[in-house]
Amino acid sequence: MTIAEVSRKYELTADTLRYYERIGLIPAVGRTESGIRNYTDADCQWIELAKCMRSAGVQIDALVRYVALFQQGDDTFDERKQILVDQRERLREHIADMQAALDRLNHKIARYENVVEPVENDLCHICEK
Amino acid sequence: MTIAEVSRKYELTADTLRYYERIGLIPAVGRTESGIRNYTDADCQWIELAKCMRSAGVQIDALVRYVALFQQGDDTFDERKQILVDQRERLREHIADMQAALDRLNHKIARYENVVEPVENDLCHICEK
DNA sequence: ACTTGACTTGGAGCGCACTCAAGGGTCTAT
DNA sequence: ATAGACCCTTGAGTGCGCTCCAAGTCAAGT
Repeated sequence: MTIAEVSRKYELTADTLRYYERIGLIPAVGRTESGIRNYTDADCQWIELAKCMRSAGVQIDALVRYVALFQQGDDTFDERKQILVDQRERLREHIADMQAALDRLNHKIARYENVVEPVENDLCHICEK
Repeated sequence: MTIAEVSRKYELTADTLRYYERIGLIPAVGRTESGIRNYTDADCQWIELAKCMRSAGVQIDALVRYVALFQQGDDTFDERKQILVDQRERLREHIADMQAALDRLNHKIARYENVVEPVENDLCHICEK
């Protein structure tokens, strides 16, 4: 696949795809004789993984390390696993933060809909809290 | 409260607090006669809200608009509510993205622990997928 | 052969959300 | 009244994650 095809497939610009490759977020992509990128299915898998992780806010840095270790071979197994476990923890914390914000938004929106009775000592007159 | 006290309380630097005020993420804070910021409880509520929303990735832009409308008074009620509803939707989508990434991480980690049997047609040899 | 359009590299530029620095004023204790 | 810790403003700098540009190469159609 050409870069344009991959770009359409994953809705990432060609610039972004080249950028991801340059910084090592995905392994180097093979080329045709004339030097043009020729994405394999395996390359696409990496891109999909990168896209999924990036859209969830996983640190690029961690993914870059993961990819580098992966290419180094089997004796990086433990280290790779640790990266995944660490990032999972980060992700869980972040989801918790978002859930807290979501709860708060729901609370505020409920007020705007007059669903919730004002509570004593509640400073939020449809406002800060 | 002084800016240093608020800074400690919410673990935001004084620079960040001044920045938030400058861009309108929180309303202007009152000053002493000599011009030093004197945070009230209401100011702190706004800071807490800002911190909570920011940690969840809610757009600063949206919060700035919300604060501005809030200060304009009651006839901005509908518009304010709409901002909250829009941001809630964004947040929900983002949580879904993160959940997808979390599931995928769990899947990969399970592989690293040899808990999951390799499946046919599954390209991921503890790798991309 | 020539145009058109997609591809290449290297490097510069951009928007966001801070973060820091300079140069100065204020407050409290000794 | 002077040190030292804190505060102020303005404006510049930083790091991230792209995003764009220039200058050139390559491939396919007419």
